[in-house]
Amino acid sequence: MASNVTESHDNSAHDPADLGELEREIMQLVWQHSTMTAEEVRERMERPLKDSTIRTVLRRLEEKGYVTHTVDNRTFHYQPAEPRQVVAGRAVKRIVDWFCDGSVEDLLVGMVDSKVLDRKELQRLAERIAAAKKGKK
Amino acid sequence: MASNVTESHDNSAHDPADLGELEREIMQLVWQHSTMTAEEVRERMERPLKDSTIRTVLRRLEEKGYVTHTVDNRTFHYQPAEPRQVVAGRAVKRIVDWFCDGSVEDLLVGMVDSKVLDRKELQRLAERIAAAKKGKK
DNA sequence: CCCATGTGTTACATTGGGTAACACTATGGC
DNA sequence: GCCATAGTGTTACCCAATGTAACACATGGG
Repeated sequence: MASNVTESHDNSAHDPADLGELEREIMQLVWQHSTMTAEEVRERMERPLKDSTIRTVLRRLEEKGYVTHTVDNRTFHYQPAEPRQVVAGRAVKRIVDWFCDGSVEDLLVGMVDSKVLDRKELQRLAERIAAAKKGKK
Repeated sequence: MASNVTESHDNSAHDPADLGELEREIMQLVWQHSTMTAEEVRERMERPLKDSTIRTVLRRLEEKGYVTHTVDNRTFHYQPAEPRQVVAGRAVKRIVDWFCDGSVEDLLVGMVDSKVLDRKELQRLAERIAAAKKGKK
């Protein structure tokens, strides 16, 4: 079973815009499976990639603070440093800051305008979320 | 007064992640002022940049489909191809697709979790937006 | 003792974006 | 008519981030 814990690096400004295509694909896998070794990742890739490639990317992801790893019997097991939704949330915040002067309202309106989100659905979701959280509060 | 209209290029997959620092800064200005010449943009930049730099960036922004230009008396007047909120909306959609399996709900929950958005505020905004749009419908 | 498996290190080619020089053209003033 | 100005078109260069990988080193099982 797992033992050592990652010496979590600097880690600071996560930024999904930091992620390239391959890096994103790999993050998807890690998020999906909660924990993965380089080999496991490689096996699930459609494209045939050398393991050194996968390992390099995983290492970079760790440097960027997206994943963490534990060592089990000489083997690295990587796991997400944060849930996807949280990373997504921050990513959106950046967008809001850049393109909507920080106004989430502007963003939501934009999402409705660009058909990303239906206003009725927004209404429903908002209620659901508010309700769910209230119970927890 | 303005005359010719831009021979709007290919234009297809806008993607705010396409924008670098400078490109974004310039887009901000164009969005703020609705229409600007390269010179006008240059004047408002904090950093001192050569006009050829500004013009290069504006050209690239046009290639990417972010702006359009009209020619008035030999001078190019650039204007946003789309409102900021719409661009932001699409940007968010990409994030949702990448990090939330396309579930906007997951995203909103993530935003609440990562303190980007307060659930009560979400509720309020949803109502406001639904109301506003209903009138228009 | 040697192989298989896994890691550490280093490298290299692309690409995107920031930054700019230079050459060319029309236009108003003299 | 000629020139200086204000604009544009073209081309280039540098750098950082990414994708991709080779190669060398370590170690536990047979």
